[in-house]
Amino acid sequence: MAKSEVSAAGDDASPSSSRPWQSYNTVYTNAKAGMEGVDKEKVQRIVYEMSKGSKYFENEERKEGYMKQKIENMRAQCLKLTKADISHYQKLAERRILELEATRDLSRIWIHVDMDAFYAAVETLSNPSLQGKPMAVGTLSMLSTANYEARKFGVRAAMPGFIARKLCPELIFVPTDFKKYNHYSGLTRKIFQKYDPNFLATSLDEAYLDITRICKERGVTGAEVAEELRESVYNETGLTCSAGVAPNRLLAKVCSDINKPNGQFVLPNDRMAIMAFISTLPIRKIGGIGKVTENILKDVFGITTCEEMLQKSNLLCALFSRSSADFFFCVGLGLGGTDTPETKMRKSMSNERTFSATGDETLLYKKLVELAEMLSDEMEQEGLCGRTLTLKLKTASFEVRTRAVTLPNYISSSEDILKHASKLLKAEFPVSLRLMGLRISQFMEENVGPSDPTQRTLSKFIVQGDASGKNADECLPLGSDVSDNAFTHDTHTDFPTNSGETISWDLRAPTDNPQISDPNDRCCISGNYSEELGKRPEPQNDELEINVCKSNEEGIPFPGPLEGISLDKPKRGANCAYDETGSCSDHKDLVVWLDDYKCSLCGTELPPSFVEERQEHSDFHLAERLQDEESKDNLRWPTLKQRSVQSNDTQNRGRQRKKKKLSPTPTKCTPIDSFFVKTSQNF
DNA sequence: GGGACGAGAGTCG
DNA sequence: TTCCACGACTCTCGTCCC
Repeated sequence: MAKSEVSAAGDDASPSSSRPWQSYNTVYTNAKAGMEGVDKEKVQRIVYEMSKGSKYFENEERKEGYMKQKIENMRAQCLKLTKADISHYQKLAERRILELEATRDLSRIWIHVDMDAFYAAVETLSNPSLQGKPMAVGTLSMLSTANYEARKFGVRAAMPGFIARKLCPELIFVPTDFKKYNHYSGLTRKIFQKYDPNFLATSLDEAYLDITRICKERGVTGAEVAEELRESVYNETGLTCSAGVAPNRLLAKVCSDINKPNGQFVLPNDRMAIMAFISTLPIRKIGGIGKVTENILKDVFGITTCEEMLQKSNLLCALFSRSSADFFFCVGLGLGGTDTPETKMRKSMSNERTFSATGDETLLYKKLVELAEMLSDEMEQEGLCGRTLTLKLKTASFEVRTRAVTLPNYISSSEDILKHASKLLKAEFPVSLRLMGLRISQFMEENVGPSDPTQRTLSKFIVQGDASGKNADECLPLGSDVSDNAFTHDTHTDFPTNSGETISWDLRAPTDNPQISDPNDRCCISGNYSEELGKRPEPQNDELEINVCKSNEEGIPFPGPLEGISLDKPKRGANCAYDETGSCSDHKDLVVWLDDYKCSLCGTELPPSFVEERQEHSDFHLAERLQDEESKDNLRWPTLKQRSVQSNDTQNRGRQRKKKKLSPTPTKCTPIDSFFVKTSQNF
């Protein structure tokens, strides 16, 4: 890495600097709609002065230091790369970029609609006297949003109110009223539905619509649809919104921000236009690239625009996990999600409360009781039972800790939650806390909502055939890193997924909300792409390298031999499953209930009255059996990686799913769920 | 060696 | 006067156990 490319984020961070605030890396100076004319230095100085010396500030400095260390580590790794390394990574990167380019789909027209300063606008509607005055929704602790008058002063969402007031002494504070916001959100959604019945609402004030069909049917352009839609929203609600029209959701999201407020921007379905658009687009505009990732890319690689992702592809290849590198390449190519993802299902439920820091154990237990009751109430409202309970703590010094326990049984009552949460909390004493939270996850699948189309059914379980969560890797070619299951459908960047054939370099859609691998650890050359480079033999030919797997109509890859077989959940009482030849294996006696109570296979106890649960349990073992049979018969398409190790029986066996000792329900398969849920993310 | 789990971090609205 | 939220999701790594 040339020195000139390293901008050294903290080089001017000397405490002795005459402008110490310049080194205070706050998000509040980041570009946001309506803040173009803001005096960034003034904002930075005020935020710094309001913050310095506080516990929060100290914690931010700690985090900053950690980030700088990561950056230094990555720079060191860059310097270690030899010419040969770089050349090899260059080849890998070029090949991967070509593969990704081949997935480009310019046939769809997506629109991202974003309400302008939604909460603030709703409040102004109900109180017109706020019109034209700087106003923010939230409290002195934290703002939810600010209107455009307030943004001129540097006031913005997620800013503490006391700082906002310093920036704008006339600022009017309005408390949040979600009932109102939900009402208006409902009105907008009725309009969205007319244009795309399957539109994707990502929050109260944002949605993605696939307007391909409506454009074709009515013979109109995306721009015309956007105009009409925005007008409808205004007529129906009195609120303005902005829109972005583009061939995929990633770009549509970026576009909707360009002419905010009350404007729109259209990016044509043309590769040249996209590449021109991307060429100067700052990386921070991309959903999924936050402060940390931006700093790493800028300070280690000198990357500030999306186009530079491609120019530095070899280094990205060398230093990041495959999923992260793919994400960056997709950004550089302007690729995003074009399919309509399935509705996502809830994976966790949590609540947390901030309070004045205290070490009083009685008080903290009292807070815990409140949290447990709140959580239990919400779970009962949604009919959920979960078995992983996580206690979140924020200490007086803003250090965040989480402590989790996975239980053998599902719980939902406040008593159960409190019982286990108390144990977790007790282990932390003595401690002074300013926040406590409880999260429950690993829901009993039936409770998540059978009507939810995204619910992972047994059929999918069978199709995937692996509860390990590494299922997608089964189709990966040589060198695929099984630990690298990050390449999933991300919420914000939404990489393309193919509906028919999928290049199986990584079958999963790249993440929309890519969590960039920890550079501190991931920068080692032995990882991921590096692994391909260093350990695996060069592919014999391209056919091996681009192993094409089939995928179902949802774009979910499945192994060939099961193609065409009905994969619906087996009928209750008909414990029958197909083998690869389509014949039916009788599994009806798979589970025997010892003493009419205990599962003969795993010891799980279910009384006779639990008919549904017993059936599900039986299904679970059935699936497990099928999986075993499938593995034995090599039903699954051998992946390149597998091909390369097929002779190694030990390794092959290692890929078979281990039997669970504890299987409270037949659906303990979170990692797979994770995959399906991820592929159904909205963006 | 691999899977399950715990912990921490990053991101978004 | 008031002094940095909340909820949800994802990814990665380390550790333990089989």
